[in-house]
Amino acid sequence: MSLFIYNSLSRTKEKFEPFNPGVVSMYVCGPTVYGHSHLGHAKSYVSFDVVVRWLRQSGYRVKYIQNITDVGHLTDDGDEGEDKIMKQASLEKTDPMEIAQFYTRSFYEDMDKLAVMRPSIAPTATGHIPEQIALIEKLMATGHAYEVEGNVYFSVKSFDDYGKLSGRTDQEALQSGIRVGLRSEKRDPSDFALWKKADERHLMKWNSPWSIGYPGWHLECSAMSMKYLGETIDIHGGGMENKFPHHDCEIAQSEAATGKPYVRFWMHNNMVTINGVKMGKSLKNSVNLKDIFRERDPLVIRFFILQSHYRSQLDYSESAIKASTTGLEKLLETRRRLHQQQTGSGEFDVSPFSMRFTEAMNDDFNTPVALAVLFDLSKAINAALDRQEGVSERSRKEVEALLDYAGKKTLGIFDENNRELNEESKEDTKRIGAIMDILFELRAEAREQKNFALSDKIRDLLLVKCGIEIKDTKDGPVWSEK
RNA sequence: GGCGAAGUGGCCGAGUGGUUAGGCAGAGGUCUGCAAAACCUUGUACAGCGGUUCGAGUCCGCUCUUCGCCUCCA
Repeated sequence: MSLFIYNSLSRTKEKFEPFNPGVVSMYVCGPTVYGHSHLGHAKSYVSFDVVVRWLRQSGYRVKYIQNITDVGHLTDDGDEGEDKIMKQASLEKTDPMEIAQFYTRSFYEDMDKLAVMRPSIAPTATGHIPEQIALIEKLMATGHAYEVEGNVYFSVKSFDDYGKLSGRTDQEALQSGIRVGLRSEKRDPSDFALWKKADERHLMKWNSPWSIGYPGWHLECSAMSMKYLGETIDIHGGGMENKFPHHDCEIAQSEAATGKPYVRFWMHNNMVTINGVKMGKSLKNSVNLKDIFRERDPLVIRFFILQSHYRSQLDYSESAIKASTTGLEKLLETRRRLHQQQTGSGEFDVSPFSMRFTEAMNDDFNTPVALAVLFDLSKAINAALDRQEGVSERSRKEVEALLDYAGKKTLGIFDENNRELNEESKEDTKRIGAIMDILFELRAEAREQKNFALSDKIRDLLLVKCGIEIKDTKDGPVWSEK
């Protein structure tokens, strides 16, 4: 069974095979670190995390690069905009590098909670100024770039395929009537900056052959992608809103420089919306992850994200999150039950489920269908456990292996890394277990004497005061932490 | 205006020609002292209008509506 990936460039699903057998080179646009991450970041990086995980499960070695943009790109492509990181630095009365460091750490904190695996390499833009300058020099030498008073621009006319990703190929039509005459310095209004001269008050700046300045905002991805993955890479991922101009510019400058295809598969994930409207910082409707995590289990958020396809918009609402909480709990409950219940003699065939799961994942990472398979499995296994003959030890092991493979390793929704027990809490768990045994005994006595008021009181108080839930099953009482 | 995506049952959300997606919520039932969990039963949805076809959420056309990009943005 082969993997098919939707390629934004061809707008079709294509059979995926890496350029170099066995090894996948993958680059995903990382965050600009000038604020805490929001739900949109979560959707993006969870989606690509599953892509990486699935490629690895499929036997590929994946070299996964995800950059950190720590140069504040302008809020405007002209000269009028402000540097976002610098702006935040002055707001917080500190310097840009501290801002970048602070929010980089914040980003990883949140991603760790979401069970997003760290990239193989996380290069920063500021750490790759020489590479970016070298790329500009190459473009200058080949006549694709030109300098005007310390600024360097890419000449869009010099690259025939400009706009092929977004479908914006007719530059004349695009530019007619739009901000004409705003800048006379560029030869063509569509030309974009590769290097900008810094003014006095600009804090992040570097020496270059053209001026003391800073790189243009499309440049870092090309430079770092080529440095770590080579001139042609297998997969480049990013948000849909970056198709134009960011990715089209990346293609132009990279392919103009190397004469080779830059990316074989372009993958774009869709937006998170709130009441049908895009979530964005500038729109003041963004949902901060740290805020959500105070109320919700991060893995519920991960599950919620994976319940829709990465290329679909995801609409956020309290009720949707609640539904996901209950849904994920159902799967976890099945897993617990399977683990706790005594073994029987019944045989259970997992192969149809594992085949359907693989099929779903191979179909452009269709996680909603993959999850539906897990729900079907959950139902089937619960039904089997309800039966007199139960489930045999061998079958139990097989189901557990599939749940581990699908739910934990691939989708990451059972990933309890963020609550990994240390030695101290292991001791605690042991002690709680002993206490629970005593309470079970007392409760059993009460129930035998039909003193249900007492047995219910034990159950209710444990839930309310300790967050421990008791369930009376046919195999006796079980407890779990809520 | 240009480029692109989308409209599915109460809500979320899959599905590129023919068989039940799935989750949540709701209703009825089984089990249980009760509760919880679980299981069983239950919903004839596909924006509208035409067309293609033996057969269409699924293909084509038109209409309506929504959303994204065209400034930074996951």
